[in-house]
Amino acid sequence: MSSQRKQYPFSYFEPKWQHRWAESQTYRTPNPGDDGFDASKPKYYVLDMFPYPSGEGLHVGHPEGYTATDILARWHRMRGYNVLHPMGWDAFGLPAEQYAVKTGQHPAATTARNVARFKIQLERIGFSYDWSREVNTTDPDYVRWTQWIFLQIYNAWFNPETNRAELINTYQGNDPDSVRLAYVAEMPVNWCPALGTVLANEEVVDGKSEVGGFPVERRPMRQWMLRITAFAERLLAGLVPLDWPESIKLLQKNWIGRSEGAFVKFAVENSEHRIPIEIYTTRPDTLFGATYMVLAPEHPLVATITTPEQKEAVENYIQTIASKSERDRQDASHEKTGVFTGASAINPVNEERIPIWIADYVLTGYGTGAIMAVPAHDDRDYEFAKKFHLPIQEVVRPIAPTFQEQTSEKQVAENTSLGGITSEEFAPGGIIPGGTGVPPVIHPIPQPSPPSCFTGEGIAINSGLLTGLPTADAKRKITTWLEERSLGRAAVQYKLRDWLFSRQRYWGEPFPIIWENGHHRALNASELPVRLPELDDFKPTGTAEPPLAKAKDWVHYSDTATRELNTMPQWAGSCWYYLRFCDPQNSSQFISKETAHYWLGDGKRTPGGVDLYVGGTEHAVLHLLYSRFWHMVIYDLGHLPTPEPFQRLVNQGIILGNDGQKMSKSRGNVVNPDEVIHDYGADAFRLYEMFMGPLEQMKPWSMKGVEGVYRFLARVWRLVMHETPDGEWQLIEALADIPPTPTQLRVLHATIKKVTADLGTLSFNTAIAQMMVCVNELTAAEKRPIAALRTLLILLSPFAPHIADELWEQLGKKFAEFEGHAHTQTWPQHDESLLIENEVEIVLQINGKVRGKLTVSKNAERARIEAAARADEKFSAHLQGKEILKVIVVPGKLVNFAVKN
RNA sequence: GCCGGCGUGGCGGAAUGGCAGACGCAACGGACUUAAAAUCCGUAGGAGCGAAAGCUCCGUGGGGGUUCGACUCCCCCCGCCGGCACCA
Repeated sequence: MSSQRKQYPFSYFEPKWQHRWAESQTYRTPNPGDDGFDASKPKYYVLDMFPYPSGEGLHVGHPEGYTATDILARWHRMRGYNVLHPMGWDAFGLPAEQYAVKTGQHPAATTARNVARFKIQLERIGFSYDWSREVNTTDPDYVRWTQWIFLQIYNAWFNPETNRAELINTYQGNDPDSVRLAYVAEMPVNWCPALGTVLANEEVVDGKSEVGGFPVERRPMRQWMLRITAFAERLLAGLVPLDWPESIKLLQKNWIGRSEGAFVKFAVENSEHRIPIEIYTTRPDTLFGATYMVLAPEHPLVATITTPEQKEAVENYIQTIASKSERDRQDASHEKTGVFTGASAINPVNEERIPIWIADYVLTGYGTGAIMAVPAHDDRDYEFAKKFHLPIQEVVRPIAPTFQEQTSEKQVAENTSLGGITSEEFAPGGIIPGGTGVPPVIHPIPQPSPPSCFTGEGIAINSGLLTGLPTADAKRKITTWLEERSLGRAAVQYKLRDWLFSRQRYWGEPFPIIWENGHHRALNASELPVRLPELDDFKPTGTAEPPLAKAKDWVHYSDTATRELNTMPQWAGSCWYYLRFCDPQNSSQFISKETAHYWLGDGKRTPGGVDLYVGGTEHAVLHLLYSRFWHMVIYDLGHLPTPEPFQRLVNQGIILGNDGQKMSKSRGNVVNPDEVIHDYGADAFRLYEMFMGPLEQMKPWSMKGVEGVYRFLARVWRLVMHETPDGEWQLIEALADIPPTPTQLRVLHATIKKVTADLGTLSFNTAIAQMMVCVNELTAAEKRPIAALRTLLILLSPFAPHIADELWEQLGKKFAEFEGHAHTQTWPQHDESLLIENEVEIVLQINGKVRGKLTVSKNAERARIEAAARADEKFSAHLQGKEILKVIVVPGKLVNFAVKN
């Protein structure tokens, strides 16, 4: 292809326009108060997820979302909006540091090189970014504010009474460090010996490091944590009014993992004294079915309660668990393991003695690290009970028999035998009524194993005071009962954990924190930014000491104080970059009140500040959740006008290789944008990215497809230009300042209508298809009405801005209608009256099958349409001898005769 | 295992419950050309009948249902992709 003659001179005019746009600062967006700012226009903030500038350069996946947002940015400018459309670099990160370890090259140097390359690549695509707002997370002027925001978090606490972050000095307790939103804790972390660093949970995949695939082990370490869990409820509730895909909201919701239940105290029966063990359950209604208890192996009371006889077995078990990798432990498919501690607990609702086990299926980090086991109504407990022959006590019956139970005699029989309880036992009798002291029926081992356990909701049975109550009522009643006796209380739990915020790395933001006499202390804002020290060796220390420990002078803050050695994770910089874009050069604030208020809005109409945020699903949970959390804290502290960062979110789909496989170097199916642009031009590249299919869908790349849209653009070019024998491009003779034909007008206005509507729904592929229809129509015409071409070029301009501006300029040489540029024109509006056809073709159906067609006047009435259908000879032949049951007439569409066969 | 998403020609994909396959790719036929490429015009879901105009049947992963009418709505099943993975 590259050797082939070009169908239109894109390699001449695309760079030409890119230079012109850059020189005239066409896409610079003034802020409120700046010269050229028009306060009367509405604002539109359209944002891309900024890239990590890797050494690989751009691949065709990046520009997919970028092209979509660029089209929308350009479209909104043409519709009279002030558009904020910036780009920057998420430039801290592990790859640059690993490269530095290998080559000794400073990460700042490689990062700068990669950024330069990425920028050139983006510029070649003709994106309309306001480059005067470019930010780089590694820039000290940016780091200053990342550190400043960290200090806001550090100097804040979550006040449960106001349900918001407040300054730490409003805290009345005597140990403020215990409630700060940034705190230090000894945490079991993912220590990766090969990388010499800890990793966040999300950086560990299948027990190995996401980067490099090295083994990861658990090890306790002193870490900075951010108290994101305090905001769990608001992070959950805040999702509701956001215009995000429901699937993404669900992912976040599940990640936060809210559950309602109760804490319940069980007393341990011990020769010495009674120690209460607190458990968490979401099903307090099944308390009467608790036949044993399980503690996590790491539970602090394990050593205390274990009997001398069981000591050895318990210790061996704990040893085995400790030596297991996190991966093996987390693997839910492995068989349940555990040992008996020898101790027993008393079930508070029925005074029943139940054994206490330890098992690794109970996790330390959730709830209280201890559970009551109800094998009849919990899959895990059921599996465990079967394996260790523990009793199973049914306490909930399904309300309605299932379909299978209704139809299968066998199932009914089996169900009745479940727990050996018949329907008569619903009435008090064999079961403990509340407080009567009658012992519960716990079946001895061995017993016939129930066929399965029932985890749904139903009616309580065998449950004393709860018997006969539906699950929801039973939960309420037993919780009240427990609360009255101080045996338990209602509680809400979340799966969400606090955010492990420190990394033992070089290439990240240093903490603005020093240590003095064993206490941490914040630096003053005036001391920011804390810059990274120079190092000539970036290798991990090999111990848990971060690389910054090597910079002895830097570490020494004063004779009594040393600097924090950890750095922040990569998420830190990307948590707030969308804010800095509003006011990137502000040296006294991270964002001014005025710019924040303008670009983010007042938070009243919509909670989110950014109007549209486009990026990959891989950030569905962490980046978006962390950003929301930071935003919330800064908002609470009064620095931001909106409670949420991103109002509308769209995920672009992954672009696969030609072979339908994920693009990767090893498969050799990676497409380089530079080559595509060299061969077909930036406009064709942009157009193909959008024409492939729906933005959100995964789809394979096809060079043939690129050629298709390239040919389309060449057809547009030839609507206006032709090549002379000596290779010059000239305006064609057929251009004429004449009114378009009615058909042309109809197609043109249908195109205005469809392109406009499709841009609103981000259906770029169908918008382009409609423009193709329009071009096909105009190509067929002998005379080319310039009014039609004018509109077409305006519509095309957001998609293919170079060719639109070039043809506009060419036409402007001859026709006065082409003033200025295509991209500065006002977006056209369609005229609905031009779309209406006087004659419409309607379909004649029999029982829904097409049996004929008929052309009628557009406003023909039902009766006339039906009569016309009956009068149609060919069609009515099909009706011969049939009994007509019903006639459906949809005016302008069809007539359907329902007949009896 | 649980939760989401998706299954439409040879391919990418279109279709407020109303003519399935818009638009593009690949293919085929024609025009232009010494020839090819490019371009332009045209054909085209599959099977069958017909000399032809045309006609019939089958078709949106599979099976049922609702409806005059289902790619579209409901139920069950299968396959692929993504997320979570013992969260009590």
